[in-house]
Amino acid sequence: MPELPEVETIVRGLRNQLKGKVFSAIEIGWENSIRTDREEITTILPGKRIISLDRRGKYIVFTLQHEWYLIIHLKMSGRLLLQHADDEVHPHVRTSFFFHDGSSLRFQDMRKFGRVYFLQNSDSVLGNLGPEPLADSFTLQEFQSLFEKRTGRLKPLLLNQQFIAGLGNIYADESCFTAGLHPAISVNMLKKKHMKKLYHAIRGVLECGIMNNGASLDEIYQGGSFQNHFCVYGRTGKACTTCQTPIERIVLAGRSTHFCPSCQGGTRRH
DNA sequence: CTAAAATCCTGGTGGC
DNA sequence: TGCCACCAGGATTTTA
Repeated sequence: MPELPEVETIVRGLRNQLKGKVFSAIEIGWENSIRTDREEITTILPGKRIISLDRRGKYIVFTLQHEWYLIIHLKMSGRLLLQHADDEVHPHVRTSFFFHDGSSLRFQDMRKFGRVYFLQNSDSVLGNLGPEPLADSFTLQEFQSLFEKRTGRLKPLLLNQQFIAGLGNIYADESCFTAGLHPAISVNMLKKKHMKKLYHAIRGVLECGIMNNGASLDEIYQGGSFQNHFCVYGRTGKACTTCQTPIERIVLAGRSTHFCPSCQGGTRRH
């Protein structure tokens, strides 16, 4: 569930607190959460200092000394909690990182989908990601060029992290609504003007998400308020905020997809 | 090639 | 009240 705005909010909250900390140990509670060599992370991570903390797509990237990286993907139910080493440990904690100053970073993940990587070649995890939609360097022209030789329907493409990084089910639906485009439209039917609307929709929706500290749908991620600004996501049967038509729900790429059949008729036939 | 479906997971929910 | 099928979904893998 954490998508770009939620991950960005999490990183902003942790960055200053974690910067400069030096790892002392790691405790692995769920083996599968570690997706790189177990021997390396347990022996090489201790002693490494955190240089910086950043976000790439939905990944949290710790840049460490000597060109090592600790990369975490929260997937659906992951959380990162900064505690004291002797604080009570929640049963869903899958991995604990300890620091020399007595603090501890807990990776809590009920669903066990989350992943931890410790490696030097960060491209092996991040290399195939599409562009960052909010980067200053990400221009409309670049966005439009992404559609070259692309086929298929719009929403599955927006969810494809190799196409563009950071969109998940919520922000993909909201972006389609804001752009006035049907989520099932074939992308080869999109004209430049549609891509332009979509470009501004994606950036606007993500910016709005970050301004609201992300969306809090359940106890997994708290503190955000973007859920109060949803136009279509999770609003099946409710009145469209623009035209009062009931929001419809269909399944695309195995995902719940919400849209207004009246407002999102842009380039019909799908 | 695309695209759909299965996979990994747990907890909450709705039906009976 | 208890049981169970089913749903949620990010990214990868398998199957059609």
